[in-house]
Amino acid sequence: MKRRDARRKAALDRIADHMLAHGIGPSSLRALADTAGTSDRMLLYYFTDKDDITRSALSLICLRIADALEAAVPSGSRYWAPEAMSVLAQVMRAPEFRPHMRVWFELVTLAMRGEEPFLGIAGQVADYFVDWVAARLEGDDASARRAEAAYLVSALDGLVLLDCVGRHEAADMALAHLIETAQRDMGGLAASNLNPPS
Amino acid sequence: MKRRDARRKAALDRIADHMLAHGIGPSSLRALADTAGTSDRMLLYYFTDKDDITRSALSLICLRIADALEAAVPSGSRYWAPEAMSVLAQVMRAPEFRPHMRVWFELVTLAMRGEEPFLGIAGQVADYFVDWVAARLEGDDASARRAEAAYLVSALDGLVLLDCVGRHEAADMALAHLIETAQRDMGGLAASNLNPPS
DNA sequence: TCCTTTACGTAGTGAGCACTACATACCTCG
DNA sequence: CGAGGTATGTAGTGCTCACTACGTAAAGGA
Repeated sequence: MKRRDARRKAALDRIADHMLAHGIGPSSLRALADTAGTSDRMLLYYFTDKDDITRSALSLICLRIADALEAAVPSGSRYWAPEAMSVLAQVMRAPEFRPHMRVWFELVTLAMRGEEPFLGIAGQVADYFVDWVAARLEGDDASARRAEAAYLVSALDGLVLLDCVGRHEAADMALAHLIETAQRDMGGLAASNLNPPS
Repeated sequence: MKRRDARRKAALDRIADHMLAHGIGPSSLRALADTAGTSDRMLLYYFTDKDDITRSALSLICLRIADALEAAVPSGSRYWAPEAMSVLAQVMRAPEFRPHMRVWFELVTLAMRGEEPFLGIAGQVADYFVDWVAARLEGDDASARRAEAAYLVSALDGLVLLDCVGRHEAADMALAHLIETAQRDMGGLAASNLNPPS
């Protein structure tokens, strides 16, 4: 029971890599087995069925995303909205983060069909991300922070979506406009320390 | 050459319906033929191959989306940003519009893989939509309108994404926050008439 | 009427899919 | 050493997929 678990874990790691590189849908058992260095036969020995594999790989990927975000924006830091938007956009629009965003969007389209487990997972991820952003915003009113976080999350998703279809210029314009608007919204309050466009 | 074209067109209409209802990916030739009232054999007689079918259905769906948007927000009307956001969100978040948004998101995830024709189509759709919104905004500066439009489009996409994963409450909060922010941003200028077009 | 083009049905093809039956190697413990 | 569970290879199963070979009916112009 030990050797099996170890191999299962190792396989899952490679499987997550493969899904990040090629997507959830196009990942057949055979293709996953190849990159994991085993056979489809063995994958179905380590996991109960393909759904188990998908579910497991997806949660591993979610953990990786959470880690990447945590590393980029540790939980201690507090930002006011325009700053947060700038920092998060920089992280999430980075080329090396693109595979994660692609899996996120694919997960969303699978969830839209209403099929489990995708709908459940996608909802949890969205909740997690909103809370995660809210925890990093300034302000005492928790519900106001949550509203602002929901706003930032949806704007970020839309931004990355534009990037994903090759409209980087439009995404740039949208981001600049958003930051500018948010800055003006905060009154003249501390409109100084923002590295990107002033 | 006439009968064939007529049948092709009729089939395409039903095919678009099927794709809106069930998605692009899960639409096999057989399933499409069933809802079109023919056989897969005949679909490949009307069209050159499945890619031709997908491409054709997708452009028909895009036309339908354009029509629906045009009907909801005719080209004569001009809005200032918070108004526009409110109106567009109401249209695009409506349950009857959901199938169209699902196809849009699926198109985006297909485009993310970099495969044609999806990447090209998705880019065109994004461009079209940004221009469409820009043409309906107030203001003389065309490039400022485009920037604002790109911002609104990305925010709208993110909003609908939250809806699609079942987070309607978060989407509501995000929308409310966005409108409030945008209103405050415009100064006190005409912060009164939000519902109707000016 | 005959003949060519167009339209359509039947019945496949080979490939890929998730998944399995079965035999055998291997490793561990008594 | 030998028995019994654990691990793995081989070779399938039945299914769906996009697509096709081939034959024939219908349509339409001469």
